[in-house]
Amino acid sequence: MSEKKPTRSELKRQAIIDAAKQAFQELGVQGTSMDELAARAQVSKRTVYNHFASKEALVMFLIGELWQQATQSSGCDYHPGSDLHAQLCALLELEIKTICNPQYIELNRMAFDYFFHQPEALRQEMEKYKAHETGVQRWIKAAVADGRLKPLDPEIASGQIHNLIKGSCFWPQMLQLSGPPSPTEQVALAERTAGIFLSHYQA
Amino acid sequence: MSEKKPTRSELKRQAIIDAAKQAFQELGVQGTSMDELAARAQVSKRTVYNHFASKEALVMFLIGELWQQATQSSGCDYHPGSDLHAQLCALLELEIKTICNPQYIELNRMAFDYFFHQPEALRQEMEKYKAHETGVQRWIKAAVADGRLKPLDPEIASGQIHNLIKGSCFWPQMLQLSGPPSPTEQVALAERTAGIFLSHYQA
DNA sequence: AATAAACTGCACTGCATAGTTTACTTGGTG
DNA sequence: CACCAAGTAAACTATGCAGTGCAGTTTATT
Repeated sequence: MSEKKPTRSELKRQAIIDAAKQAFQELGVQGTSMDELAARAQVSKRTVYNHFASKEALVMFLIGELWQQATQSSGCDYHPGSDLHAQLCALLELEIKTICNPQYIELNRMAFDYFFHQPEALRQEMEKYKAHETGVQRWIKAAVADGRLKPLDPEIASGQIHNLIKGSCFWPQMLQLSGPPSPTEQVALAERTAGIFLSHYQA
Repeated sequence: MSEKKPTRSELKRQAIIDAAKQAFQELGVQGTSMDELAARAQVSKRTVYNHFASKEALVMFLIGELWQQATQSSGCDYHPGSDLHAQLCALLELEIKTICNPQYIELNRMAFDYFFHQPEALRQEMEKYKAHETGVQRWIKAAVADGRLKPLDPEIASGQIHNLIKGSCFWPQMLQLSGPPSPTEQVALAERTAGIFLSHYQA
């Protein structure tokens, strides 16, 4: 019902986008020529340029998609009645699962690659992003307000949690030093992160 | 006395190395042409190639220097008598100071840049490096053996510490999202890292 | 001064890539 | 069916870079 007719043009466009994601992730942005890209998309190079004015425009489009997708992740809300540890674990497992989605890693690698030598542009993008790193933060604030965590700086505290998680499963994947952790490992990571956090901050 | 006569050749070589460090860090490895490099070193391009067989050889040489330098950092030893928190803080401050050395960051950025699309080569280099991430680890093992920390997996525990530290002051610098933290901030980071760690693990 | 080793400048090869032009084909809609 | 927006292939421009060859110059050593 909702999906009626992808135009021929739209099909081509999507093919370009898919091929770009795949190629950029596999060979890097620099390492992928527009000829290679067109070949992968099974599309004439001219068609690529009909859809995207330049390689840079393509990259920026993909990165835009990434941010958008990344910022619509929902978290669980704080629940006054139930066990803190269990709640936090559930929340962290969600965040970990998001991070471990191969798509997420691949696009982040691409963005990373692109922005590594453009710190100014990166900083600007991060501004937009900043508003939304708040899943864990909201939970922490709520728990503090409820008197079940010691008074703390929510920015720092949620930063600590994110550092613990990212150090274990984001950066290693980013550098392709390891693949995504198994569900078991994901749970273990959530458990020990919640553990160390609550040891310090629980009221 | 110890330094007598740097040959003309050695002077040139050093100029090349210095220029390479600077240029690679400023423009990226890819972004630096051998012509640009030679110009910066005030040396003929031919001379560059007389000292280094290829661009890649130059990069690998610089990275080798980096690992070497990074792995000769010493830590403080565990001291049975004195306060755990104070000891750990001192140790962490040292690590933080090492990480915040601009030279260290710059070379890491270069290595990063180079290895980002060579995960296999990176894994190999990491093998060598692995043996030496042990400053904190040794301390933890000693403290556990002394019965002043709960039983724990030293690998995981030291990993947690490093993740907390790196997340705050390594990665942001790596991405040039922030400059090196002030000494005050460095101390604060060491304090709160030691704090959260000991809350969980102190016997 | 003679000699060898290192440095220099510069032209040149070879290759890869971003982006454009052109002349031609195709597929869907009225 | 006739039309046209969109796609296509391939050649083409323009640029940039790694690495080489070579003829001549500088430096240090004997």
